[in-house]
Amino acid sequence: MSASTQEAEQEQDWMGGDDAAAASPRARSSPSSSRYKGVVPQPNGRWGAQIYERHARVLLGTFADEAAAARAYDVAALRFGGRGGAVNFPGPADAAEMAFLAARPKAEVVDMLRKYTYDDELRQALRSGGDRGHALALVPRVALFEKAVTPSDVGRLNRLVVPKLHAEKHFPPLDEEGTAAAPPVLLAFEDVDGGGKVWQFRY
DNA sequence: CTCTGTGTTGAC
DNA sequence: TCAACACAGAGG
Repeated sequence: MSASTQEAEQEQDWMGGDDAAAASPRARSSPSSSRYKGVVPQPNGRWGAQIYERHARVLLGTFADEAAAARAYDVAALRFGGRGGAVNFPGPADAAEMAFLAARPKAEVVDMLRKYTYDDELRQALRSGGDRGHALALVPRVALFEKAVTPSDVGRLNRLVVPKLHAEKHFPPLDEEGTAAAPPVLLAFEDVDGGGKVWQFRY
């Protein structure tokens, strides 16, 4: 496996060169509301994404980045077709992505959003499906190191041991008490041997 | 213990 | 349909 990182606040410009896509802005400061549709502020300063389906609210997860939450809503809106297909980041609909979405259950799409694996899954599907995924803007990543999985890594505890050498080289240091890591980091481990499946870990 | 996700209410 | 707000209780 090989590891790469992005900041935990990573989900923002996760697909499609959306530079051109402009949001519909409202106010830039109020903590009590979001300028994006389907985005609601969380008590801790993060942002929740939600969409409604026939009177029922569906939580799409929480995000550190407001725009990431807005994008999550957009994905759900595309899959749910839910009336008023209004979206936060309008633009030419990607046919490949639409097919990807249509091919799976709403619940699965929601699950991917909540686990922050949507872009990884989409990228995988496009790469294997046809080799025209090149034009797609990939989330920038930095290769850090590789590690073969050990029995303890696949055991019941949901954690993977990172060799001390690599951990000290790439990860934020801990304070004296051994606690606290200032910025949370998401590690994306890509299975090099297998189909390129991506496993995410929090550090 | 943290913080999501739900309950709930009231606008649009 | 939607979001603002409060906070039970799910999950790490």
